[in-house]
Amino acid sequence: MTVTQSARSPRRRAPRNTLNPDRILDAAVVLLDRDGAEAFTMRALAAQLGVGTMAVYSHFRSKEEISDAVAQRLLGEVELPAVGEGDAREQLREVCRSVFRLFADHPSALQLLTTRPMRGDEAIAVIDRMLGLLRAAGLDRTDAARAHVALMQYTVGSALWNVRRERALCEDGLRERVRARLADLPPDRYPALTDLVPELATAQDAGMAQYELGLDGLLAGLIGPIGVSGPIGRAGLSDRAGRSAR
Amino acid sequence: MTVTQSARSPRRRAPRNTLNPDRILDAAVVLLDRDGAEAFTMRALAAQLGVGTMAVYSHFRSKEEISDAVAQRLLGEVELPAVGEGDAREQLREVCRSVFRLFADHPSALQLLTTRPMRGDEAIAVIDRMLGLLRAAGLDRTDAARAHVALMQYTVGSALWNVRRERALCEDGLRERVRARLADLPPDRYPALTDLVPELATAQDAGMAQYELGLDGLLAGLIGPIGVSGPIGRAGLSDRAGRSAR
DNA sequence: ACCTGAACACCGTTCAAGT
DNA sequence: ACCTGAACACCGTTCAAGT
Repeated sequence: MTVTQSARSPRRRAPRNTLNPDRILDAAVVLLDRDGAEAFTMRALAAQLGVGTMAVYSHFRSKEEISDAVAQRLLGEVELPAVGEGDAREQLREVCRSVFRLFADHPSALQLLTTRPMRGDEAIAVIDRMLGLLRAAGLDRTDAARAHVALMQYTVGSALWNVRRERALCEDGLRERVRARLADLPPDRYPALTDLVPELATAQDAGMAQYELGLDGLLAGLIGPIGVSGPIGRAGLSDRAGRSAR
Repeated sequence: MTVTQSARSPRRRAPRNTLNPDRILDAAVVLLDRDGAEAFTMRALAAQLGVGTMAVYSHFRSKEEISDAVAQRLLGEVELPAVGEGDAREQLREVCRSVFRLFADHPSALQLLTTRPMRGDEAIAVIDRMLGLLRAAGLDRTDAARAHVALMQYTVGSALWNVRRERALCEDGLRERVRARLADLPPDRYPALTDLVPELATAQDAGMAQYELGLDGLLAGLIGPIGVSGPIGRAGLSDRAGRSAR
């Protein structure tokens, strides 16, 4: 008599059609959010689904294809404000904050979105909205494109910074070791840094508030100071166009 | 008679002391710059050095330790301008550009530097210089710390964006596929994007020029418009402090 | 002390086979 | 059509052994 199911693997053969792309993506998001990108393994994914490792390959051709699908789903969750609600600048801030929030809620999205360029209709919708708002704020075609790229770069960088910092700090006593290291720095060699250690820590821990601070700075520099809108008040891109081109 | 050295592995036993930490780091940088982070493998590193895989472990405890050492070495290459040469704003731009250039020259540094928080004296020196320049530009302690974090976040994000894009585009005909995809977009659904496709491509390909554009915008927003320096002309952080705190 | 190969526990993926 | 385990070519690292 053969042992068909050993005591070490209590899972029986899964019935047909237990798996589908949506269920797989659900499990992938859970795995990524809970355990991080490095724990996102085909074997772990299958185990999470209560299924043999190779079952997933009936629905996706490769791990990369799953990653792309996860990224698209997460991008679809970015909330776009209703059209024509509030002024362009405020709506722009809202879209940027939504993108930042996406990364804060799903740290793995950053890895997925930065590894490959944005694909899929969801990304397209976000980009189109941002460009439209920049045009509405008074920027010409060239300046709008440049401002959009700058805003996306800052948003990605800020989110990445926060995620990495959070991940690193929840390691064993790293926070305390960094504190000790900074406290021991010679003030004569590093006068500015030693003077600003607590302020730096506060800024680094501010998360969304710090993001908004840089965002407001960037918007002020790119489309002009607050309260001044339209082409007249622009102290932004075009003033320095010649300088950058040179 | 035993075959001590098969034809398939022509490498003979390496003489003692052929290896040292510096030679290992040299090889690691070559490997990372030429073939990318995913090709940075202990086995590939050893092969590059003409040595058995485990020989490297006599000089570094783990792959992670090598990564940290590489990051420190690369950070040491960031050129800091001589003290008191030009005004604070211009020096600040120079430091930021140096950091950006480091990432452009050594794409793998981004992975290494973003994975773990900056360690080592080289990073400390860069941070101290930036903070000092922000103080010299007239920012108070809190604003200087916030501005520094915003600048670093933008710099990392911009560099990452460029590196990812470059890596992705050198894939098989991806550039052409993206172009086709954008050309086929319905203008009534995505009016702003379809109108700005060429401008977006130009901005994305601008590299350092695009970085400087956002950098100037950010600096203008954080420490005030060009030509206005000192506390009087500040249209920067403090004006919106109350707004962000709320 | 420094370098070696074999081996271990992983990984993504191919393949032939079950139902 | 959908799910399975065995197997392959990788990976970082441990270990006992050579010199």
